[in-house]
Amino acid sequence: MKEVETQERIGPKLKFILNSFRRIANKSTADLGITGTQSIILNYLARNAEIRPCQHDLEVRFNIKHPTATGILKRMADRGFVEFTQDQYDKRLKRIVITEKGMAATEQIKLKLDRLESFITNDFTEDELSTLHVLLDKMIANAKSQRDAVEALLGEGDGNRC
Amino acid sequence: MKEVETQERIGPKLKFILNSFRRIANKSTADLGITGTQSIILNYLARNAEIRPCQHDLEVRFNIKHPTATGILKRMADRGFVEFTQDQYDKRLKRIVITEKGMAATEQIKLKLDRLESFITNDFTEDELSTLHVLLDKMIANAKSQRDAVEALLGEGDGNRC
DNA sequence: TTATAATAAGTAGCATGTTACGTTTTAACG
DNA sequence: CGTTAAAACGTAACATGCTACTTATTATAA
Repeated sequence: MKEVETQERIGPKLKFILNSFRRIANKSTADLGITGTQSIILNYLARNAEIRPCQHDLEVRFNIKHPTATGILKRMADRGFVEFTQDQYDKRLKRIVITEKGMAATEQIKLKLDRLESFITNDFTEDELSTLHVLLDKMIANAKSQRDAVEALLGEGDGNRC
Repeated sequence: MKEVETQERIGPKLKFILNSFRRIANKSTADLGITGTQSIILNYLARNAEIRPCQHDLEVRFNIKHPTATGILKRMADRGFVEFTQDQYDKRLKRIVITEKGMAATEQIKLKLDRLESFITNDFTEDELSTLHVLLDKMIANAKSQRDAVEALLGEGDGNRC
């Protein structure tokens, strides 16, 4: 009899929040000629240059499939933020190198990402914030452990395993 | 010196979780010929038919912009789950009506959404689950209140207001 | 009442996510 | 060693999200 059903679920709630986050992230970084997602990836690349990240590293880190990574990196390269080099020993690997322009943007990007961080949680106490991180980490762990165990859920089982 | 920086932020964590959720939702509902997003919307429409929802209701409910809603509803209509009628008194409104086929799918969809609900949180205690909902609701409230107050964040302020 | 505002929705063009399929290279095994 | 399997990446086609611009209708105000 109530009309609060859909919004009570976790999935739609996460989507609701992320829609706002995506919009404000894109607006926040637009003056650098970069998107929110690209900013997050560039920030990762800048802070992990010493491991010489390849595309596959990003796929694992950000839980995206490889065509998604290909597309994002291609657009970042088109805009001059990164370049690609083939690995010397494993020719399958596409090493990703930040350009001068990319490096120049990283300081601003880090500031903007910090500010975005508090956008959705500005009225959270320290306790709430750390609790949130704990719960998000638990969900991330579940997502990781079940990345390849999807079929079990799709079956007709009662769902009380895993 | 550590390489854990990016993953420590809330935004990327939410994205990580939602990527898994999106994949499993789409796989779970694929046998009904419908996507995860469309399932969520159809479930809302089925449970709120008495208010005769129009497109704008969905935009507010799910925090999406109107071209997004137009596209999703168009694809749902193409697949025969919904139909559109023009409102008698306000010709701008596109009322959304579930078809027979759409109604027939809603019971299965509700079961699948329930099962998805516990996919990411299957090892959560009751306390953790209710805490999670409280924190998500706080973030949703922030997202709502700042939907139109984006500019303040984009400025050069120190960020300790709002 | 007429001019102006706001509201609801459509289209174009793009970013980011997916699956499915193909190619190349490396790893593993008989 | 040669065959087969796995890994890394590319493209195509699609779904879902966006901004910017446009149209049609309703509401507001002079």
